[in-house]
Amino acid sequence: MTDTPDSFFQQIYALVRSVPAGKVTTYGAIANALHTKDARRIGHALHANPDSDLTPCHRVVFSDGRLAPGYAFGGPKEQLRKLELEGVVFLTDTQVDLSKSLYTFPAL
DNA sequence: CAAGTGACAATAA
DNA sequence: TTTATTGCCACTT
Repeated sequence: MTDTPDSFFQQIYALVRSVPAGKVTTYGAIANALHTKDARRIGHALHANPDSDLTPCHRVVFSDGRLAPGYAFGGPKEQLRKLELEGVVFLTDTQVDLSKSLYTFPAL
């Protein structure tokens, strides 16, 4: 089962879980918090995310506040609904208002 | 083992 | 301002 203790992924999950409801974070923010230059890793990590309930990947968006253009877990609509339900403000169907709902990590 | 692909971001034109 | 290209590094085949 190749249960590899990828601490990197765990850190990402921890950070995503640390994001309060009604707010969203960007891949760059997480990457920065982990002192890495590669934001793609975050995406891969979230894709490998076993529990969307444990790790609200829907709270993670692009640096522009945009969602994945169709690569989301169950479609951007599902993500939009969840985020909107949590109180996140949306500019368009696939873009969030980072000016109001962007969350940054404290120890950054 | 090597090459290709990829839930991104930053910079250049 | 928007679009295109490059860079980074892991995961997949």
